[in-house]
Amino acid sequence: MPRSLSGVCRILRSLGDESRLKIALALREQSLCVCQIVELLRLAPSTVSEHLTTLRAAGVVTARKQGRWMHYRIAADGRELLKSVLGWAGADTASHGMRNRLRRVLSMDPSELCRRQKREEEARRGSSVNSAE
Amino acid sequence: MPRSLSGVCRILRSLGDESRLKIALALREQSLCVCQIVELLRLAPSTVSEHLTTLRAAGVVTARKQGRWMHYRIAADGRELLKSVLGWAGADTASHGMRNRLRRVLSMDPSELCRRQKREEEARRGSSVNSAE
DNA sequence: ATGACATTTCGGCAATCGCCGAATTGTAAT
DNA sequence: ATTACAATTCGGCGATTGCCGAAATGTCAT
Repeated sequence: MPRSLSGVCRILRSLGDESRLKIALALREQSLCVCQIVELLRLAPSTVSEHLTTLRAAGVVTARKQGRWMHYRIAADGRELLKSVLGWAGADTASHGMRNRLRRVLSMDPSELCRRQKREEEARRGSSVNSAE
Repeated sequence: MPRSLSGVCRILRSLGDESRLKIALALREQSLCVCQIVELLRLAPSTVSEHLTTLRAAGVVTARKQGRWMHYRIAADGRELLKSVLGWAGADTASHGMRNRLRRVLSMDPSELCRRQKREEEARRGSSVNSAE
């Protein structure tokens, strides 16, 4: 199955962003829901969702809806490509702090994670609205 | 030799542009000077030069100055990566018209090519300045 | 030294990107 | 039905990108 140049290009571009590359690397090992990736990257949920849309459009990851949660996993194509690229890249590119954080995220209950995120977001909002003590 | 995540990222981003991917593909087979790539992509020399700078910064290609000409070739790293990526991509991504054009460009004398480009550019300039018959 | 010439750098322009918070969607619990 | 809630879409912001033509750079020929 020949792949178009623009298709290959879109894949490479989708991985040519540090946040998205981190996401793809994390998804190599297991599937994750959005709130877990949010925790991993410390980015706004909307931003993470947009990155995931980009990766999905490129065919690097796939998504499966389960209840209210959306589970993202690496696509077969994406997995092979990442293996090639990262094999080529030498050592494990993910071992720069992401590793530990990923383990921490995985050890939490996703629901609890979402609750915590919501609390933090409200705290942020509160502190910016109410600047005086 | 471990490669940093941001380094891998820069490489992928450098290849995540259609013009630059075409350049890298063309350079797999032989080295080329700027004017040949200009002919291949039909882009302004300044634009091509910028793309080549990007690819060189990412470590995908290397450059060697020979007289007035600058010869670009694929770097060892770049060649391996491209082989992985394109092996993965299935069929030959370059066979969409580029192939024939590349052969045509290679069959010309580079000096003659530059002369022709200069003529064409002057014609363009002339026709836009002198809009009347 | 001077002129020709391949390439690069610069200034600028329109388009795209990555990010955010706010509003919306769709699903599950009450 | 209403509420709670994970995820997505939307509007907007500053930053970056890809492109060009003009000007600058460095090399060869005269």
